[in-house]
Amino acid sequence: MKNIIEVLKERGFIEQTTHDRELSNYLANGSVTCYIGFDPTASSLHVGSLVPIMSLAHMQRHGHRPIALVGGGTGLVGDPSGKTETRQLLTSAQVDDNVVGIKRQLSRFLDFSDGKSLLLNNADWLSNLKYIPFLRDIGKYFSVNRMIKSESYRMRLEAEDGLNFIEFNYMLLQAYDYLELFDRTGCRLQMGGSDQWGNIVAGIDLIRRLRQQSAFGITFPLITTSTGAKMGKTAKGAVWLDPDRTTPYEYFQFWINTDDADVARFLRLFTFLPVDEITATEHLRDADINSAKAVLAFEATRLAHGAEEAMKAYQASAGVFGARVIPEHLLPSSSIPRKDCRQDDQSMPHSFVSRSELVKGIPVFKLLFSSGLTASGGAARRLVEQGGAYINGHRVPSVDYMVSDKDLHNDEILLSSGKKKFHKIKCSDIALSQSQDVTGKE
RNA sequence: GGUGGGGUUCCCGAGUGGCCAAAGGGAACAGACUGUAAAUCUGUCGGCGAAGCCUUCGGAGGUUCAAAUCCUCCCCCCACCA
Repeated sequence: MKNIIEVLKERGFIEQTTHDRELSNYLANGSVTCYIGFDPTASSLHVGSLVPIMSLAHMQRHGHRPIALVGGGTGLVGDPSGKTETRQLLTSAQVDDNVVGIKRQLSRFLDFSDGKSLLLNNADWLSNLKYIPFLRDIGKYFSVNRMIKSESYRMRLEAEDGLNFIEFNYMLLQAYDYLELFDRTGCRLQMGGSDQWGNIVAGIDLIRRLRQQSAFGITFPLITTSTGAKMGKTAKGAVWLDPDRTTPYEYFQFWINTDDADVARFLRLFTFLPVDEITATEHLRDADINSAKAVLAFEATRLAHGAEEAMKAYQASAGVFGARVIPEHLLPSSSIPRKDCRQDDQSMPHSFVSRSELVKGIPVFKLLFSSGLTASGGAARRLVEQGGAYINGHRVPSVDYMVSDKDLHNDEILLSSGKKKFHKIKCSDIALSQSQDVTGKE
């Protein structure tokens, strides 16, 4: 089997490693244990965490044992690395809730059965730490002179907000985590975002000093889009892995809207498709590249939400944007449907309106607002005035337009804002209040 | 603890009594062009069934015909000093 380091390299996961040669040898000689820390700042991970998650999954696929370390202890402190502002401190109850959600999501990517990968919580050892012994045993190895010169702290030291002591301490805690995992599990490889370099190296040093053993580190590049924006943010904020926060349909849409220039890179990072198949898509131009985007979206959605949801999202998208035949030779390892491009709208955002209400007529701008397509009635008015509102594909002529049962097609009305955002109004004979009927939206 | 500087609409940031729902930029949304791409150009960008009215400038009071702007108290941040 190929050395995992080569795999990660060719897929674009590696920014920097400690002692390349030794690391490569270490990984070539049997199964190793490696870890990445995840911040429990929310009950869900988002696409920004996908690079670490995928790297752990690759590790596991290559016979190594990944540890996802949830920072139940450090989450109470807050990592200042690479941040310009102090993070809000969480309560331990919040952290505990978040840990549960995170584990559920990681389980989609990692096999936790039979100890094939581990999910640990550093609260297990950090919350019982005694301050004085910690200072004596660990603190003495840290040079403040060195710490304040490090990149990870410099930004904050220069920033207006400054750095408080609890944050300054963070590096020691993370180094201690690494030491603890080394002792408990024999873990000798820590990976993380490029902002983690300082923390990782601190842990490696600590292990060397206290255990006279070498340990390794790998950092990932910060993934930005070709336009330079941080990847994974949309107007609504982060793109979440939790289907209740970002529906599979929205998730699929997020991926299919990838910039041309990013498609191959993202396929390497965010799918398990073979690299040579991905390389073969790089010559695609113009509309042809959209097939590759569809595969990217399908595969990414499948990983995060399962094959069934991916299929529904794909079919719903095909329904409104038009079906596209994905050529057999394009990324053949993908399980995306090729010929049978059935269209189905099950996962499209939709809501119900009672027939009687519809017969009376509902002003468009109200419907646009209640469906969630616009943020307010005023925004809906502007949208209509600017010609951006459509009913069943036809531009809405005026703000006063009354939507009624005449607009029904097969008991449905397709509303859209612009050419990309859709919402289906379904007719129900049971009277439902407008406020409780909006589904598929936050 | 002392002194000084700050907290403005999603973000940055102007505004120091009426012309302020608040400049400028970014983000975002829509239109045109397209390929569900990028770039570009144009318009929009607090709420309200749109008339006028209501809410917003860290919080609470006050002065005034009128307050983001002046006064009082409080909260938070920063810098220097201790």
